[in-house]
Amino acid sequence: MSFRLYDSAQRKVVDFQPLQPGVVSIYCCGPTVQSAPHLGHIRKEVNFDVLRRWLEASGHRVTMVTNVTDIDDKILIKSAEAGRPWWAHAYLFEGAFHEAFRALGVRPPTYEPRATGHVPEMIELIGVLIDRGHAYVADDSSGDVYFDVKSWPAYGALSGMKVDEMAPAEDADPRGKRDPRDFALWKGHKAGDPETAAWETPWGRGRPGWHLECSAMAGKYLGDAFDIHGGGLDLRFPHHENELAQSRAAGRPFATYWMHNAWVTQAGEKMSKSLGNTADVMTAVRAWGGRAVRLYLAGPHYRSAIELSDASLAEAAAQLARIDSFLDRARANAPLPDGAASTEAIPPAFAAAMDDDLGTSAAMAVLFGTVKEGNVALEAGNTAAAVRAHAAVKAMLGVLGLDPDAPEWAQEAAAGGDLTPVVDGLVAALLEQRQQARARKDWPAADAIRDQLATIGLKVEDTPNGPRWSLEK
RNA sequence: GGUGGAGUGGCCGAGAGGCGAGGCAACGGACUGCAAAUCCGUGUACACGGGUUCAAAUCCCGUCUCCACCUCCA
Repeated sequence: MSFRLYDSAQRKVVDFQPLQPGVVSIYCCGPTVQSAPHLGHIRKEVNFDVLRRWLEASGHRVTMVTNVTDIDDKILIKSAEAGRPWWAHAYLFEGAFHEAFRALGVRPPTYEPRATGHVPEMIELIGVLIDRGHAYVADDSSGDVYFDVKSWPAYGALSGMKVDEMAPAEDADPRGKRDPRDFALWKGHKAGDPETAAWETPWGRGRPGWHLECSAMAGKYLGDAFDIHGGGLDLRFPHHENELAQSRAAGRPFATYWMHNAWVTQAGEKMSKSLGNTADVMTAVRAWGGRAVRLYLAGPHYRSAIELSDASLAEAAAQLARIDSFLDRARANAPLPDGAASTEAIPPAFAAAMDDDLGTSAAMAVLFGTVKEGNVALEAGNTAAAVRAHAAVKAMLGVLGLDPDAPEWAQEAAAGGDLTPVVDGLVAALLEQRQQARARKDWPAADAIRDQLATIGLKVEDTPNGPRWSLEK
């Protein structure tokens, strides 16, 4: 069994063959740090984090590169509006993205290059393109450098777009372009732009074009050829098409496979800044918990649009509660020997689902099936079977990035965990009173104590081993 | 205009020619002092109209509706 993935360029599911057996290199377009992340942004991070985890679980060594675009038009505009330097603005929101990654258990990439730190690599790449006749300095003395789309017949290979059939640009401002479809590799410094937002080049002062950054950084960290290039579906054209064209035109094979995740929608429409229907990541995390939000994002297939609503987040929280409820009882009654939850414990059906283009939805079905088996085993007192299910569930949760005991969730656990012994001590006395009331069949008194604890968010359940309490989510 | 994607039971969400993925909700039952949790059970879903086939949610033709990209966008 080996990994198969949907390659956006070929538009079909194909066998995955890394350039180097057992080693996978992934470049995934990261955020433009102009404002706070919304759930749409973070879905991409979660989807590709699951890809990375699955490749690792199935025996690959993965190098993951995600860039930070810390200089561009939007950042310049937004920072000016906010009255702070562009670089301070970028740094602020880079921090906001990192906070969101952490809150959703997204592991930091192997390398996370910032665009502003790679200007020499960009200048080098532009130089090659000019030498090869695929790029030119604008005729209008703007200092812009453009990629010459007409010089590259393969342009459109990724997206299926044909240059001649594209809708004519609305703005119809050709600037110094030879063809309206030509795109900027480098943007000359304009009057009014901050002086700090300009770098010296052989073509004059200026700043990088967005598309070029990614090609330059992918090349630096992964080499001329690498395995998978990822990003949101909206990046397919023009961003990825442009990356591909300029990289190939420079003589670099670039990515073998292209993977694109679909949207988070609200009322059927793509979540985006321009529609104003964005949902803040940290607000959702505070309301539902990071693991529930991650489950919501990671459960459905990455190529399906997912609809956001309170109901869908509540459902994810309910699913997680079902899993955690099993885990709680398994911990107490079917504890795991060291190392039991390793990748060996992953059920074959789960692996088959994940190998089939990251079939997380089918994989979740296996997960829930195992939870049920575990519950049955627990109820029957079949400890061996319960331990097996426990280990399998933990291993599967690990692949999905949802294992509550994993280091990335330590902080979330600590939010309640630190106080657990204290609360336990306080509740113990009340629970003892309730047990006494129950012993003398004073049901009203027993229920009063349970209701009282419920009002402060503590749920009390009676089990064969006595009462236990938990925090109501 | 060009290029893609989608319409599945109360809801979410897989599947892609033949055994009802899974979850949430609901209802009945078991367990419980009552609950909770858990388990057992309950649903004849695939936008519409044709067609192909022994068999269609899945393939073909047509229709309708929605979404996205072609400009910054995860």
